[in-house]
Amino acid sequence: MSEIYFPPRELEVMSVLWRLGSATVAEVREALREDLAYTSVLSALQTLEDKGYVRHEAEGRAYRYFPVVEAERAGGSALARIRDAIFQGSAERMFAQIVSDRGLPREELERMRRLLAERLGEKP
Amino acid sequence: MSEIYFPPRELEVMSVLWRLGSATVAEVREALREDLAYTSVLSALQTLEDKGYVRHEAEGRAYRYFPVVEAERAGGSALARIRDAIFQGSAERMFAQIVSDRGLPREELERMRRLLAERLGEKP
DNA sequence: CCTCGTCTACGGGTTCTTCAGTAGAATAAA
DNA sequence: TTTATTCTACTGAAGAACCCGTAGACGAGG
Repeated sequence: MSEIYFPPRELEVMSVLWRLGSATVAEVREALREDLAYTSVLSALQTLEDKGYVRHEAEGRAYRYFPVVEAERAGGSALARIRDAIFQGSAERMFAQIVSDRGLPREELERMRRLLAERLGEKP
Repeated sequence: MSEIYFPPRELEVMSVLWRLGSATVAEVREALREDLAYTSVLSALQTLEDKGYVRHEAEGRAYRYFPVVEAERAGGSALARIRDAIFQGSAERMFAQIVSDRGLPREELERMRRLLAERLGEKP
């Protein structure tokens, strides 16, 4: 139930962790577009750890950081917030906005259709 | 191209403006769940105006505030950010998360299907 | 010894959020 | 009319969160 929210920089750091599965400070730093000081990245990770969104284990002299919340859960929370605040609760409007993207490959659209068909075909 | 981003409280205020079309400070304050001091709401609106997201017109002694950015545009920006950061660029994964909501009415799912069919049926 | 990479400790600057205090103008009351 | 109340906006300011970094300690490896 607890709301999950990440300010911009922390979201970028989480994104790296979700993508890589886990990472050291140096690895996160490497993966970020902007190059920040080592300690800046470390600070973000420590803040995230305070909030309970990541944890770390010692690995040699360094720490390896792991995401504690799953991307799907964070995504669900973020999407619900957007749906309610921006699309006034309409998942349909939100969906319309997503598929309006011209760059969306046809294949992906078709997988969405399949997914939707399965979802609609569930037990009555 | 410019990135649109709203911190939590400002997003709530924008949400009210999108829902009502326009509103005075008192109306926004009324619409918010938490009850904040009048000046707190005013401050948020002034900040949003500084950023260029809302404008105001005089209406009697009060100001009436209007959103300058459309909900769809703000939504597109927010969704792209979530898609890239949380779902690693996959609109499909994001969509899967959306339709996993058990509370989604069947009718809405079917309208999504229709929408998708139209989108897929576009001439090549 | 010196360097490199790491963590800790700490601080400064900006943004976000909230509100008290103040003042002006319209309205109501005396 | 004069006074009081009410509604409005503006200002300043405080505290928290966010963002970024310097300085220092510490150990491993050259």
